[in-house]
Amino acid sequence: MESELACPIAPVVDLVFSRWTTPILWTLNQHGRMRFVELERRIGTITPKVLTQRLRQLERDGLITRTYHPEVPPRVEYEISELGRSLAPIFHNLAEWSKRNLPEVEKARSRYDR
Amino acid sequence: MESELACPIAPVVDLVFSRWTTPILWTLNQHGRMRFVELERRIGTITPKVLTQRLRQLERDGLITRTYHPEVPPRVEYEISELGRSLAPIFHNLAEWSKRNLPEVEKARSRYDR
DNA sequence: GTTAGTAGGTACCTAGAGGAAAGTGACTAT
DNA sequence: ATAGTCACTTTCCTCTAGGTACCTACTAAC
Repeated sequence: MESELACPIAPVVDLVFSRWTTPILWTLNQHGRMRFVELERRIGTITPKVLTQRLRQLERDGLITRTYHPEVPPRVEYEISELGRSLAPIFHNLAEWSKRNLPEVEKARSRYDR
Repeated sequence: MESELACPIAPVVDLVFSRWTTPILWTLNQHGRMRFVELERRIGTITPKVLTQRLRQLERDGLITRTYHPEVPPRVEYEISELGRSLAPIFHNLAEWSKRNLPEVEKARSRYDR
């Protein structure tokens, strides 16, 4: 994609901020190691198919690790990797920005809509 | 969306990191005030229709400002707002993370694909 | 008179992401 | 025998973001 030409952070945005990846990473970073269903329940509206897709992608990118326990019923645990954990400061900054500036965005919107 | 339940940064992600908004904000932050066509050319592959849509959205959210000069041919200038400029540190962090960790991601991918 | 340039608007269309629902395999508990 | 658990997988379907292509008004310049 040529948008990378104009924007050096496009690749990392694709990695971290595409649909569903942010809540997954956030949840794993916040609450630690977790099983598939627990993740599913915490995120709430995600379907198992999409959750699997995103988890595979995040595992391939090295941002999370997957541990399979061959039991019955099977148990799989997901955990944020060291690489994934290195995103924590960025998440923190975003949360800070959000707290500080989202009200401004709301005000701008109602100003614009008038 | 209930993903906001699990993830407090989901709203700001929607705002700043949805498709095309990142390169637009980045470019305006990097190169200052700019006309429509210049933005179009710098980003490269965006179509005017979508560029207009994204610019309207960013203006509504208060992240950029639009100045219309009623001349012929018309001249419109876009500029990042103070609110938008407050995202600069986050962009910087992302660029840093990218420089430091994208190679790791690449390595993880080839490891996974084997 | 026709071409070029600007900042879009409009109508149409398509690809692909994502949702819904059901199935799978292996075992366990009742 | 039946139901339930887990971690998916598969099939089908929908929906919409985004792309293509064309149109607009206005004037200067060639």
